[in-house]
Amino acid sequence: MPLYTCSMETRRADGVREALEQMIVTGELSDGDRLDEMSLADRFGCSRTPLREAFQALAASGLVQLIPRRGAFVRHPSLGEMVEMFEVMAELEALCGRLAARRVTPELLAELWATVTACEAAVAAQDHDRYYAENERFHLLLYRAGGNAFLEAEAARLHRRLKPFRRLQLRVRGRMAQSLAEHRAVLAALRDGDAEAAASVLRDHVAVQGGKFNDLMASYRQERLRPDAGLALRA
Amino acid sequence: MPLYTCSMETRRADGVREALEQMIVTGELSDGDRLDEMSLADRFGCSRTPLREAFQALAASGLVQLIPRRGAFVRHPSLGEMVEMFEVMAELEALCGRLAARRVTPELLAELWATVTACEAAVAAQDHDRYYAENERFHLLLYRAGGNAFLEAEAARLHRRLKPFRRLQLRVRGRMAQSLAEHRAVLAALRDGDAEAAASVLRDHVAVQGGKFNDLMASYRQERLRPDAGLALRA
DNA sequence: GTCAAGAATGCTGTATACAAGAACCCTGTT
DNA sequence: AACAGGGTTCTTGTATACAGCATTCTTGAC
Repeated sequence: MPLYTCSMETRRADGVREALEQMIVTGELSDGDRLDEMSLADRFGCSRTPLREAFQALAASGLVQLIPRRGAFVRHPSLGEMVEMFEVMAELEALCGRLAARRVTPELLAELWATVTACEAAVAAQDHDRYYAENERFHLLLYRAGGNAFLEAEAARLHRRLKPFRRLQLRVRGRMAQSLAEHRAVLAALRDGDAEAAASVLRDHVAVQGGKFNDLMASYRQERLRPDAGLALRA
Repeated sequence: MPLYTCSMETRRADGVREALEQMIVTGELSDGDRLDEMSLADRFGCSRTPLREAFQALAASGLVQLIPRRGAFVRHPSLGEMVEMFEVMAELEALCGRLAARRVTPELLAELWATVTACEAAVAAQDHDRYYAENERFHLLLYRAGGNAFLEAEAARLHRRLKPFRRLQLRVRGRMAQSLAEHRAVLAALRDGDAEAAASVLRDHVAVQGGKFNDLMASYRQERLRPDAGLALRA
């Protein structure tokens, strides 16, 4: 039990931050929208102080841009920026895989296999939501398997930021099955201690290349056009 | 000319953040130190509001830990965390190199060569400070050469965070010359468009392995023991 | 003498008040 | 009619006031 009993949700600012993050990620707030402190304070039933705190946190994650004396503006990544982020994500995951091939514990490897089993069931049932959840679990476990806590945190941070754009990719026909096969290939490489194979498979698994670019583009457009698209994301 | 005339240093909170960052990075503030809002407000001649803003920004960069209802605490990376950060930095730089081998512009390549020339002069004069400055320039240019703005920002962010620990490494005898040779090897690979060579050299250039681990350990200890060590860092 | 419970103090989180800069509008001029 | 200049209004940045939780000190009991 940690020393500091993390009293959750006693800070209003954290709740505001999370709410705004959802509103941005789901597209309820569009790119370039100005976040008005007073009207949002009214909406959330609090003063400007928690809002300003939330703005700063969001600015740190890159979701809003803070311009001095001008205000906070929603900052959606462009298609090009998203491709850039996936390029970095691919490399971070590849590094996780390379390290995990040497460092993964039997317990984590078992947990990773469990997600693959769960994914199989989801594919059989064509249950996108369940596949999505287990897919995320696989990746977060993989970050941990690298045995580098800093890398784990950075990878999880970027993963979280790319979340809304990964989801719709999975809806593409056959993508789930292919994704699952790649997960299996990663775990086989980890089992064999083949660092380079794990890295290579993961890089290609995450990278936006070939047909996946078009998938991403479609996902991007849909996210932008459907303000309510994110409601299912909370699962 | 950008639309928003970035009026610099009009926000007191930014100045406070920078000052605190210096105090933490230079070791004036030790690990675990609690940052008292009121006494620091007195010291900086402002109210608690800008300080709290600065605390949040520092927490976002990982320099302080914010515990709800408890306060802000200085958070120095442990030796192990530093090794972890260098592990990630090595991979990010390797990625920059791999991408730059295909994307670098002639102009940037020329600028990169210029830093090598400047480094040569610094090595000949045994001028650590100048070598340090040009070395940093080389790496920042390399991040840009990758042609991925997101990667550039992330790499620069991590580079900045590792700054205080990189400096003393260079004081090790012979390290400057070896570092310079590695820079040359990187640029040769970029010139030849050899992505894998560039990535490989950069990974080894940055990674903490073999004797460099001991250098880092020494650097770590010295940073911690000498509160005034960072005065020369501002150059 | 030690430990526990309660009160008192101090600090954080939030609300509000105030000052200064930015945006907007209106008017006057060319 | 278009543009420049000034003034007004609105918003941000900062200071201060207030409420609630955490720590600590004190006091009493075992």
